Amino acid sequence: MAVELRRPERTFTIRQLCLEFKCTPRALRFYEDKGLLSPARQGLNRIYSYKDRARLQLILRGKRVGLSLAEIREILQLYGKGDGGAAQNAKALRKFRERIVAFEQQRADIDEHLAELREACARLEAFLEKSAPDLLVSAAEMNAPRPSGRSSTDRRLASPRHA
Amino acid sequence: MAVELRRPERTFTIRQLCLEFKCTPRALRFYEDKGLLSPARQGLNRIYSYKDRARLQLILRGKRVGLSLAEIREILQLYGKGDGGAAQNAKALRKFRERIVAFEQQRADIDEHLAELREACARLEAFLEKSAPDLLVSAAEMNAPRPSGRSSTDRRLASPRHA
DNA sequence: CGGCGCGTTGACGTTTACGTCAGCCGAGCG
DNA sequence: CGCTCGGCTGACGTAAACGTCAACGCGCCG
Repeated sequence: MAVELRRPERTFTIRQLCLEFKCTPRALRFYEDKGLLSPARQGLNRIYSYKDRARLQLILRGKRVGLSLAEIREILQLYGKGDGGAAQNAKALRKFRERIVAFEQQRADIDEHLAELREACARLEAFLEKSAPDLLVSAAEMNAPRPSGRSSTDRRLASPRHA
Repeated sequence: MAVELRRPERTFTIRQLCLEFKCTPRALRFYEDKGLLSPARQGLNRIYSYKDRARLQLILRGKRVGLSLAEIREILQLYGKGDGGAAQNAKALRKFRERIVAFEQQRADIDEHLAELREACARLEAFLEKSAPDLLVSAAEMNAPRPSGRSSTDRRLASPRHA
């Protein structure tokens, strides 16, 4: 019976993953419904493998950066297609590049917004320092170490809406 | 009647703004319903001022980086509170800082994703180059001429939403 | 044996950000 | 005068991403 239950063979219950990734069982089942996950079953219970866990990570990161579940599913499917389908891979490549462009755009938008916010903060700080310095509690404690801020603020691309 | 219809006195119809910003009248009215815009009226018709236009710009940029309309409204209200309310301004400052942190987090997420995508692209490119170079059409045109910047991708970034 | 505790499957509710449609107004025009 | 055009106001519809029940299965524990 010496089943190697070492590292990558580990499996997870739904709750374990939920705890680890701060989400709900409902969400995981939902992702499954939508075809983003397909864990093994043992009877009725879901058994998540290491690969499933990795997929979940991808899903959550995708969500954080604003991908829809449908889009994430596409990506996952494309990843899964490691098979010889060269045309498939070409399509994947195209999609990936699209996403890169979109992400770069997003980053630029965020940088713009950040600049604006910082400026607004500066104004507010200056104002408060004069009018009510007591309210200006934690002025300087927001210094995140900025190793190297690369902001290649690309020009404006449209962000169209589709039907 | 040399009415200075020069620059900042200009006004806009709903359609003009919609054309300029690639959105629909419905959206603008919706934003108004939600308290993000409040253009003047001339009879029934909405008359958007330059300031309204600026607000709209903010709204749309906010959306692009994943803010909800409610969040955008908050920000707009805080901006509007240029009045003396020092406590209000302190609150605004806190909120702004929160957002800065959130945006930085999002940027980091995006950067991570970008790195992953680039790596995946590299692998795909390498693979295709061997297996089917003919399919690898537009490899090097990543920063080729931009005929008309139209990337069919609008995005909303998720915020740490919670119940 | 009764009852947790964990898990499962529906099914319906909710929020956000609009789309869509119907019906009505006033301006202008041939 | 009838018509269209742009705009306005509801009111209803929709898609995404779950939340929230309700009802049930299953192991096991005191």
